[in-house]
Amino acid sequence: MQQSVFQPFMRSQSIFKRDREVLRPSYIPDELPHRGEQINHLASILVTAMNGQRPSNVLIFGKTGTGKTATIKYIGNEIRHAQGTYSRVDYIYMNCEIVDTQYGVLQNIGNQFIDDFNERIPFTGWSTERVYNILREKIDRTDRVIVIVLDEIDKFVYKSGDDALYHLTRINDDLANAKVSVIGISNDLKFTEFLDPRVRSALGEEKMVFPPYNAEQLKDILNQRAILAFEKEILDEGVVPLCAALAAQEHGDARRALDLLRVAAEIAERSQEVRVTESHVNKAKNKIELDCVTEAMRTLPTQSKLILLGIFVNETQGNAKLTTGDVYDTYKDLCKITGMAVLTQRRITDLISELDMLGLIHARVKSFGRAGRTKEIEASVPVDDGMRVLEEDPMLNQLKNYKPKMQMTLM
DNA sequence: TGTCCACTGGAAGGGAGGGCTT
DNA sequence: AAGCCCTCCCTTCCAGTGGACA
Repeated sequence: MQQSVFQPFMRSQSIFKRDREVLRPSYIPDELPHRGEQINHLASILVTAMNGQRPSNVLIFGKTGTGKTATIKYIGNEIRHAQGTYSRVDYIYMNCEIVDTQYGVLQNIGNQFIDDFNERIPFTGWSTERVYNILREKIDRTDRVIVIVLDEIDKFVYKSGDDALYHLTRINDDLANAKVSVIGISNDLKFTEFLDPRVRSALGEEKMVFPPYNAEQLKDILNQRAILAFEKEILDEGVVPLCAALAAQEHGDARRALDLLRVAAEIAERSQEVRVTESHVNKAKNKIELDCVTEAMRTLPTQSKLILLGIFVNETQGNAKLTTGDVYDTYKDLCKITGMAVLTQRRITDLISELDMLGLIHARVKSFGRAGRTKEIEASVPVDDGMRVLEEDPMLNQLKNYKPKMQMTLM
C-alpha cells in the first residue's frame, strides 16, 4: 500500500501532551495568574446581578494581551456555573470588531434571546429603530438581569458612532421587568472622548484599567500553560524566559507570549526534534511577524493591492520617497494595464491611509513649501517579499515585469 | 508678510447590493 | 412589484494647511 503523505510527519511521541489549544490565547484556564485583583473587583460589581439588581456599567481599559477578554470570559463562566443557585442572569459576550455596525450590534444581541415568540431579527432590512424595539421587548420578556459585554468597543465607536450605545445605556428606562448593564472593553483610553457626554457618563459608572504583564508574570502564565501542553523535559530551560522577555518588550502582551511558545513548539515538532530550544523561539518570532504581514497583504482588496504594488515597483526602481501624486500616477498606469476602474485621488488617499494603518507602508504628511503639501510614502515591509505575495493574485500576475515611468521625486 | 502649491481630510450624497414589508 | 431600510464603496466639493519663496 502506498504510504500516506502524512506518514513522515506522524510520530509516536508528540511534543504536545494533548490538546495544543491550551496554548491559544482563547483558552480560558481554571485560574488566571496575576488577575485576581481584577476578577475580584469585577465580581464585587456583578454580584448585584446575582441578587436581581442592575450592576453598574463598567468600562475596562488595557492594551492587547493584558487579560481583559480572558478575565471577562472567566467571569462569564463563573456566572454560568453559579446559575444553579441564581438563575436570573444572562451574560452576553460580543466582539465589536466582528460585528461593527449599529444595526449589527443590536441585531446580534436581540438574536441571543430565543423565546416562545421565536422571532429572529434579519441581518439587514429593518430600520434600526425597529430592531431596537424588538430587542427591548425580547429583553423585557426575560425578566432577568442581562449583562452585555462589548469587546473592542473602541473600534465600534470609531467606525459607527455611539447611537447603539446610547440606546443600550438608556434601555433600562424603557424596561418594566428586565435590567441591562453594559461592560465595554477597549484598547484605547481616549475613545470616550468621541462619545456623547450622556453615553460617556452612563457607560463609565465604573472604570478599570488592566496593567501590562511584566516578564515575571508572563513567565508564570507560560509555565502554567506549559504544564498542561507539554510532556516533561520538552522545553529547554531558556525557552519560557525568552518568550516572556520578547513579549514583555511588546507592552507585556500575553497573547504574543503564548503565540511564541506555541509556534516555537510547532517548528520544533515539524523538524522532528524532541526538544524546544531558544533558537526555535527566535524562528517563531520571525515567522509570526512575516505571517502577519503576508496575511494582511493577501486579504487586501484589489485596488489596495494595486496601490501597494505601485509603491513597491517604484522602490525597486530607486524612487524611495513617493508623494501621493506619484503613487496615484503609477496606480492609474497599473489600472490601465489590468483593465481595472480608476478610482479618484480622494479615494486613493483614504486607501493609502488604510495601508499605513495596517503597517504595510509608512506615510506622513510633509510640506514641500512652494512645491505643496502632501504625504511622503515608503514601504515598511521588505519589497521583494511583498511583491512575491502580491504576484500570487492572478489579477496582478501580469504586472510582474512592469516598470514605472520615470518620476520627478521630490526631495 | 503674503502668496502659492499640492495636497489633506471632512461632509454630503449617490448608487449598488442585500434584505424586509406590504 | 414597489417601497422601504442599512451598509459599503465611492465621488464631488471644498476649506484648510505647512512651509519655501518672493
